[in-house]
Amino acid sequence: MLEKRYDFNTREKHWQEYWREQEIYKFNPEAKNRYMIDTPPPTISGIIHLGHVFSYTQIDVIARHQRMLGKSVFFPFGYDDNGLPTERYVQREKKVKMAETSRQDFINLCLDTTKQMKANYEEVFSSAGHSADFSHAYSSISPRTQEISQRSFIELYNKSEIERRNSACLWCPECRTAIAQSEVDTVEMPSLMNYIYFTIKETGEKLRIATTRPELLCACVCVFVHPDDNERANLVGKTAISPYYNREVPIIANPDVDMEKGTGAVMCCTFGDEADAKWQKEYNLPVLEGIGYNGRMTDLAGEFAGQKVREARENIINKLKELGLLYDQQELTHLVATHERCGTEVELLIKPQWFIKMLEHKDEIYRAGEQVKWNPEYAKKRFLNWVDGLKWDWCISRQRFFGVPFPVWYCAECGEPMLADTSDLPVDPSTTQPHKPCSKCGYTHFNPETDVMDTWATSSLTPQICTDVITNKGLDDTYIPMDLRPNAHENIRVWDFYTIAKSLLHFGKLPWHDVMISGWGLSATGTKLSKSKSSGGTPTPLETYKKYSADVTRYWASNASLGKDVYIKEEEFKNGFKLMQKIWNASRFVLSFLEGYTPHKPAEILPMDKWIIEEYKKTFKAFMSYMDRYEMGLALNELEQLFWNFCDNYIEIAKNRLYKPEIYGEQAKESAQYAASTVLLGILKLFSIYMPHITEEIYQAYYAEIEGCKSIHISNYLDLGSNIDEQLLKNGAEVCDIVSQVRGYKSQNNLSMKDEIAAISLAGYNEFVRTCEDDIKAVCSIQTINYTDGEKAVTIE
RNA sequence: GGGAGCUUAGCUCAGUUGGUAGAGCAUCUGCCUUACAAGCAGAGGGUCACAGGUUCGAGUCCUGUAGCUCCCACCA
Repeated sequence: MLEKRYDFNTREKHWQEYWREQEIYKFNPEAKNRYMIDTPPPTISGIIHLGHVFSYTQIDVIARHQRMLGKSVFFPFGYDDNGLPTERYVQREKKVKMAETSRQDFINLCLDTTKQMKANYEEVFSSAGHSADFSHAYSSISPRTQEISQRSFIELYNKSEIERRNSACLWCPECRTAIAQSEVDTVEMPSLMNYIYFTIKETGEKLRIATTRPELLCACVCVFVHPDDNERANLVGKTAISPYYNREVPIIANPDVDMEKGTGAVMCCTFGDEADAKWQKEYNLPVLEGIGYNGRMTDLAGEFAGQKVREARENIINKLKELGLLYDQQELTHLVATHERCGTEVELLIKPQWFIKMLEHKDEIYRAGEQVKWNPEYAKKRFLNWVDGLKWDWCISRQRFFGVPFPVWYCAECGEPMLADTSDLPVDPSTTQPHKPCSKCGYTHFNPETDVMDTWATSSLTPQICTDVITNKGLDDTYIPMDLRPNAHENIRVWDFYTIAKSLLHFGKLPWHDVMISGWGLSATGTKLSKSKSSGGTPTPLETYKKYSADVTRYWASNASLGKDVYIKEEEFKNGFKLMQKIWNASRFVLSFLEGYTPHKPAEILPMDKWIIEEYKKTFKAFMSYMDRYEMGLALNELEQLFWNFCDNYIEIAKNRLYKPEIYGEQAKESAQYAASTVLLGILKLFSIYMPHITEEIYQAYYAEIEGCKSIHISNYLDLGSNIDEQLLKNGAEVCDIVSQVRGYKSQNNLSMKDEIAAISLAGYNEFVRTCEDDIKAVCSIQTINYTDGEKAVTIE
């Protein structure tokens, strides 16, 4: 019934088309038993690599599992195609600079580019046999998404959860935009601690100060000393004169100062670090902007104006040395905050920005994090740890072009913000004007907010964005909490965090019950794969589909412990390939004895047939319990164990009865047909969530018609009950052990497995073994078996 | 400095409530056996990082130590 060879290249394509045509994975919103997945929308910023296939396959395995449990699975697909990663990709690929392009041209270029790339993304995922609904793929830049995102903004603004503040924010000079805490990476870098002299104006004494950022001397606004500092407390109230710039700044007492650090006196610049930002507020210090938005020194820096920060630092160090104002230097490495997208050192700059209040909701978010069921469980601790360390409200404005615009104008007269009517959404304030006059001063001319929103301000609404396909209600909580949010570990503090936060702010409930954290697929040497750079030697997904098949690629991806990174090693693919061949051969063999056979429970089932069915039940139970924890790799291991047991022990035993009913009887054959076809069906169904193509191929060759089902993937698992007969398992294992000992004897004596053995004697075995005498004799080519009492032993005579 | 994870066979890793160590790969030996030589059968190989503790019994629970990895804080 099955061909000798399985031609996966053409057959995988065939089934993918079949599933599409037959709408096998169609979600039914009316279904009583639903399973809702909040699929991560991949960022459109390069080429999909095996790392993506790794984590998305794990999601697909869960979706398929839920479907096999009889649920209607909502498995949407989306593209995160707005925001910085996309802009950076377009700038790089199209060789344009955003700053030198008109807003509209740049947006159009982004839209065109992402459109082309989405086709590639869909091809890679659907060729892997992903059961997501690509026909309803959402996009984070689509008008509908913009509408939802803008509505979210307006609602939260009206609830006073959003405000615009002119305060220090994290700034990337390379991307020239504000960024959020979650977008910051810390990187170890070498640096210099510079010990320099300030002068006390009143006494002419020198005051020693240590700094790693001497270029910010031009923005120094005060010097702090600790109030309990015996040596320096007397300086409080006096005036310090900064070196080189000779700016006079007050000396202020500040209990935050650590007397052990540096020299014990701190210069406060606006802003060298977060402490400076905090102190500027607390002591109401002036703000001196030493660094511009482009990352270059401002006029305040005098002769260093226009230089990049690092350049200026070097130059002023030389200048201070020249003037004898620098008395010591010390090399050190410290961790520097950088922008995760470009690696540029982050600055703190002041600019009006929009913030969503996070700090005052820390407790609620923390509690929500405790309620979510994280898999693996330790992901929860990472989440809570992040919430604990939260220091910034969520800055959601970006000084960029390609994103969701703020639905906001400012009165040209008084500056009062004016929000769009929700009935007008989505709006682009750059091209439209409000319908009403300013509520404060009555003026009717407005300036648009030209910033766009942080892409996470929109992505944090994916539970609403993706369910909108069903509800058409936009920002709505009908299906919230959803069942599952799957994503990789780097997103715990980002996407998971923001989604939980927004769901609480809007609806006061969790966005989903469960989170599943996957690891990363890393190159063979352990480096992270990149969308923008090719990782030398690492095959692409389309290459592994072609060489090993999509099923084998999926096998590699799903054969991992949850949350753990794995390396891309060719060996793993070879193992999967062997498994695929084995499934094919074993099925081909079993099916060859089922021609014309209609499954029915025979009057009598032989002992070893009962045994393999019991083995199946045991594995099924263990499999389900692993899947409950999303441990698909461990579930797969259990399944593989059963499958090899089925092949090596059961089929070897059953094949004699199948081949030779004239010797062993028709009943014995029927019993084997029943057990073999049943267990194989059960096994195929379990494998189907990992290897959807080959299992479909085999299912369609025999079982589909019998079960009256269009596809194995909507056929439900074969549940034969959960009461396990342990004694039966033990008895069957004993028979296998006897067979194994006889095989061992033949191996050690250089005999072929088919060589006959005249007689063996079995000592100390129970009645069960006798009932399997025919099977044992046949599989080992034994003529006579003698039974004796005494200690358990197998003796070849 | 705070949090988390890891350390088990030569390699990659399983080991769910504590009961004499498992798989795959690699190595070695044998076998064309009417599904499969991209196969089959068998063998060797581990004081479960270290030190204590609880227990009749610890890879598993507790404490501590060391090494590796990740996240956070540390820019005076």
